[in-house]
Amino acid sequence: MDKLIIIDGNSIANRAFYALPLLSNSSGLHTNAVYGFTTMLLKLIEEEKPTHFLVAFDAGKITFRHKEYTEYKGGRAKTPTELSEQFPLIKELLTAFKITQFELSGYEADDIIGTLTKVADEKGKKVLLVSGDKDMLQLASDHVTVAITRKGITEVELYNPQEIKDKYGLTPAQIIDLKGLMGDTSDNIPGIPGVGEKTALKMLHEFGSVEEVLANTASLKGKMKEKVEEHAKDAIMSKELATIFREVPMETEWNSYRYDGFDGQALSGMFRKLEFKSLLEKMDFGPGAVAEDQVVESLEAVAVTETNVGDLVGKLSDSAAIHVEAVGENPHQAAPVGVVWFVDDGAENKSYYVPISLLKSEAGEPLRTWLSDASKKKQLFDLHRARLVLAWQGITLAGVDFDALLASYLLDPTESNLSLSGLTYKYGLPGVKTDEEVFGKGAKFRLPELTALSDHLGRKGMAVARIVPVLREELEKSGMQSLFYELEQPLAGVLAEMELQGILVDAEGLKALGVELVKQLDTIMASIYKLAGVEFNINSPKQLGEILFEKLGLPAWKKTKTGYSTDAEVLERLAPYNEIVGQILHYRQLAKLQSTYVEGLLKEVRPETGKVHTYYRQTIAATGRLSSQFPNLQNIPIRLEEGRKIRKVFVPSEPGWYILAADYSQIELRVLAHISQDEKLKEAFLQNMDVHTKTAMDVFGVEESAVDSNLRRQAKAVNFGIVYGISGYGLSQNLDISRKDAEQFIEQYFAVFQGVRKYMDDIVKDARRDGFVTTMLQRRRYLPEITASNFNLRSFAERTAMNTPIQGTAADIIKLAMVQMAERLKQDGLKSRMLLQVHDELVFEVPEHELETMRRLVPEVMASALPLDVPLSADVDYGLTWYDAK
DNA sequence: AGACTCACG
DNA sequence: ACGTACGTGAGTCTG
Repeated sequence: MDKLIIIDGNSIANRAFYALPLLSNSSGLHTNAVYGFTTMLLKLIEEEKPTHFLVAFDAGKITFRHKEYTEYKGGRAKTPTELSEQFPLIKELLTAFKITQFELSGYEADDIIGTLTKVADEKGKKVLLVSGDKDMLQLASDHVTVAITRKGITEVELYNPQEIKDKYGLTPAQIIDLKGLMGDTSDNIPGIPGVGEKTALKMLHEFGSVEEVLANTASLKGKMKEKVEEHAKDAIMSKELATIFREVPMETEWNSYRYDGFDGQALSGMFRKLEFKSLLEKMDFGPGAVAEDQVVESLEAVAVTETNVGDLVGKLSDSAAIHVEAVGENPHQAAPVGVVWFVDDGAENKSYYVPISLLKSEAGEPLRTWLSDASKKKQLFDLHRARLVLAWQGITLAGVDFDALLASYLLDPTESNLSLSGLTYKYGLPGVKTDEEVFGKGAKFRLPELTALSDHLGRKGMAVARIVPVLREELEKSGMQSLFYELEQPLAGVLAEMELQGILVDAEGLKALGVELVKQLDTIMASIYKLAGVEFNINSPKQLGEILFEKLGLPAWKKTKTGYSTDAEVLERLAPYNEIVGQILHYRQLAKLQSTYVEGLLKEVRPETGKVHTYYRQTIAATGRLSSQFPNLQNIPIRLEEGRKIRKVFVPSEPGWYILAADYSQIELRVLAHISQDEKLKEAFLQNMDVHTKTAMDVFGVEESAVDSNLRRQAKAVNFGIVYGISGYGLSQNLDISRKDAEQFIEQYFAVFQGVRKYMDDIVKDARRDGFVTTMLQRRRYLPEITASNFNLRSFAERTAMNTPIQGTAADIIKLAMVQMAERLKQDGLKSRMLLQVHDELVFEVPEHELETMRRLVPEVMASALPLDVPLSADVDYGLTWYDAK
């Protein structure tokens, strides 16, 4: 039995576009509508098994309906470019699916569909019509079922004449009368003002059609009678507009719409281009499809044993791609699996997997020597991690000439899938299975048997060898060679050294702090329960919300997705109403200290050494900053005294040594002054003034003596806002003032700092033109959403365009300082060690006799890391703990 | 797994 | 009119 599926192309594309988040592939191409369309097609093909298929599109803007009514579809918002750019992709997709598509100038998709369903009715063929538009219900018949999308896209509601009768009490033909009476705002069809669905249905149940309603206005009453009579013409016209034209001159030969399956090769190619990874994985494209599309390279994966280790040793040369595998997120604790060497000797691809036990045994000695020989050039993926994993096994890794991870990060620091599997895929290279595919995840994680393991790891080694030349070239094209070779790659080594050194924690002191906190928490908890009159989980925002806003009846003014907001901003406003609120704030503060900074930190202390070894991640932050994990040592409390005490437990690892810390003063505003070349801002720094005071004087037009702490605070917030990519709303929130006042501040700021204004304008323009912004050292960040039609997305991209060059350049500078500092320590034979970086601060441990040297050297290196048109300056201090080095 | 909250620059 | 400040990581609760 034949079955024809007809899709209302524009309608479904629209539905998909608005139902799904704005997905895009790595080159910034938006794909959500295509994706939605694809899933719908796949579902229909699988569930309905059509023998015939057609997708109809609207063509051009003017149809015969406009001749009758020039305002037809007037006032409709322009299709966003994010959607319109997807139509060619959808058409390409349909070609790959081998589904007939049709559009005809002067007609809408509706009319094409109406014509073909008429043919189906005449021939008695079954049709499933899919649309998001209820107008289509007029086409329902014994042969034609109409599927209207519900929420989302793959869920539909089916209508045949009986169901339309049940739901509306109308025949399909009367759907047109319904629209004639009530109109349709989306198509700008007027109908009769004041008549909505309810009234229209009532009238139709009584009179049957628009014409009959108009002929019987006598039986209507009052205002309604007037309106109907007055707009009789509109109703007739609206009915005509809503009537689908069923005589489009088009192919009506049934079998020209035959559907006999997709072109697997074309479709898999399409999915790859669009990066529909989940679909690629789960779909069967038929024999040959993937093989044609994806490069496959043969590989002889050797699992090395004591017997054949000589083969590998014989092949070691001055350069090789290697891969170091270890299990576990934290490289300081990961369980090493082994090391792979990939050898491409022209004739064949061979990989050698050396299990860690073999590598550490006597037989592994020549391999270890090769790894630690700086003259042997290694290419690998994730130098930093590899170096740490091997270091904890007592094996040194030196002579790295290319880290594919670091390079891929620089090429696109927002890439979310920085894995060998994802990257080979992205660059169209021979594939690597994902670790999850091979190892499983969660409780099911386990290493496969030796052959599969050595093949998987061998392919990683091969992938490194293949991707390195591609990445080298890309780096060159983007002008990021020196950033890569002279800064980021050397920094990876510096970071590994810092982390391996670790920082000593006074665990006993920390425990004592914890005991004190628990005591206080107990007291506050009891007090909170008493004030609430009931015991509950204070840590649960849900329970807390119920207590505050329902039981105690405090005013709730801010909501989250799931209920009442109980964050600090809300609680601070509620504090005057009830004593309990202040107690809860205090509880939260201490509970945070206890769980994150006492218990959390203690869990990370290595019992053997008493130290914590954080893991700085170099490929996470989109701006080029570092991030810190296991534990995060970049967010140790400082703002409030109670929390700041945590810093007392970070101490030197050798007796008689000191902790020395140096932080840049206003580095971001200095960078802004340099990049923008704003005269006023430069002047502030050249004269070594307090920049917030200076801003207050200029923005508020007062003398220095008139700048009190409040004015300075406001000016400081303005400066922060400027760095973040200013918006009136954001500043108003921060300062708790009206948006109007905030906008006034910004206006005044820009009137004074005109160079800054010009920078902000220019950088947004540059980002629109280039699609990316850069830091002083040519670090890039792509901003595809800078051209979005969605206000929020676009605004976010604009603020990012303003902020990233500033935050990113500051990151460049401190990274330079770190590399230079590490070099100086070595060169000058100093014993002092660099331990931590906190974005604008470096922390060292220093023997007493080097204190004076370091107090001079560290700020000097930091200040001169990258010469700007304003001076950079770093403040330095030292003490027996991190707390005291303030 | 995601939401919420909060610590830092 | 739209509704957010920029960049992170960790602990806890909840469905």
